[in-house]
Amino acid sequence: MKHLPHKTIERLSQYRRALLLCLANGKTHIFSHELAKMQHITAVQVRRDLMLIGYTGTLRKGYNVKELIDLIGNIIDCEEGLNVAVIGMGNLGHALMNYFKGKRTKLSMKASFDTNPEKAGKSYSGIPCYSFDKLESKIKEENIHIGIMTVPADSATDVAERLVNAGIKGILNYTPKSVNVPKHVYLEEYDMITSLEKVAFFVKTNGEE
Amino acid sequence: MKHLPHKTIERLSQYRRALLLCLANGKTHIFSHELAKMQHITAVQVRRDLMLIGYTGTLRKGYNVKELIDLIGNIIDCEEGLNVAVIGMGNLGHALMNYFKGKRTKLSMKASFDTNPEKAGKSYSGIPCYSFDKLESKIKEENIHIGIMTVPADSATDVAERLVNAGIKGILNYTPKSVNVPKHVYLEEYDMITSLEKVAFFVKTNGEE
DNA sequence: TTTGCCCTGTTAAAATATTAACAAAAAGCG
DNA sequence: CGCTTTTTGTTAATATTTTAACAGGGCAAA
Repeated sequence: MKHLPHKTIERLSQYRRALLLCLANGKTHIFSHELAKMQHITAVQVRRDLMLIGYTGTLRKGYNVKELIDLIGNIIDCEEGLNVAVIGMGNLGHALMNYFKGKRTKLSMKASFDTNPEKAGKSYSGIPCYSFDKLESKIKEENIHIGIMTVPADSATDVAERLVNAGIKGILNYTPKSVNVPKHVYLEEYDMITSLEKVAFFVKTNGEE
Repeated sequence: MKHLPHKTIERLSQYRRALLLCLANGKTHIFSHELAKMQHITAVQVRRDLMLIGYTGTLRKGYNVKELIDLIGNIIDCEEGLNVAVIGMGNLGHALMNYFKGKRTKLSMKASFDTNPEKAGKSYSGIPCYSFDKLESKIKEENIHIGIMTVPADSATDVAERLVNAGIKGILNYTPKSVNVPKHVYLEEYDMITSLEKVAFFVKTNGEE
């Protein structure tokens, strides 16, 4: 396997989540069209994605749920695990902390950071929150690979730079401000306002046509 | 103009945000490469997007900031405005409320909903929060077009169905559970866990190659 | 004026992503 | 057994998105 498309990676993550649900329900096998229906995609796309990762199901019974979960894990998880921190413990930071709590085994939340001295020093969802002063030192100390930015837009550029300098490997930026990182740092950005405006646009045009 | 690509719409929203900043800084004209650098894209892409919406800049001075803002507004905004509600006032719901507060003129937040009786009845960021009982009635009463779902995954299916039945036109689903809606309702889904796992994957593979 | 540079707008090509099409294999059934 | 149904795996076709290529216009400096 050489080069998985971005979109396939995203779907693999979602397949796994769906499969884990199936497993919990005692389902041992699943067909491509079942998996497809749980997402918003076609059976062909499921089969194609699985082809790309080299998994092959049994012809009449579909895919083995357990096996597939493990294989997807091999593909997208990092064997040694990766450590994550949330920078900015506003509402969004909290939300992410909660979502995250004890879900993944291969990604572990290690720290959070906030400028507010009332927050720094406390723990949220069992994860310690540090002051911004400690950003660089804790990232190195705790060997944090991925930073999730949920700070105000004003400080986005600054925080990104500090993360990069501290040796972070990946950034997930939820700030509406786009940041620049060197090539060896993977950057993913998502902007809620843009999504909302997109929905608005298509609501508008749906009504027109 | 016939059929703008999804990606172009997203970028238009971001161009506008960048342009508004420029305007606030007193900048009257901007080059495609400047606008490009603010996002993570190339100047060609900017020019192509603007070509698609039929805007044409002045040759040596670039694009007129004010004009472009207005034109983008004409494209993506709905003249009469659209009303929005947040369903589920957990941390994520709050975060969205705050982000949103007084930003857009053509999208107005009208209501929020929560099952928790302590939350229902209060106001957040100046927007009233209603109990889930009122979901259908308030959506009709306040003429709400777009619903942002920030409820727990368990109730996603149910909430989506109720929104659709109440006559909503667009849904932005932040639940990790994918929902089904009829074709006349525009659906946009975003899953934070998937994004995080995607970052993890590319951090892993960056290290490998 | 003329040369060179730096823009834009647009068409063409390349890269990505999705959808269609279909052979082949297993199972059930008459 | 042969026929039908169902489902996979894969290749081919289509659609979408990005990137490259380049003509042409205006400004500035020589």
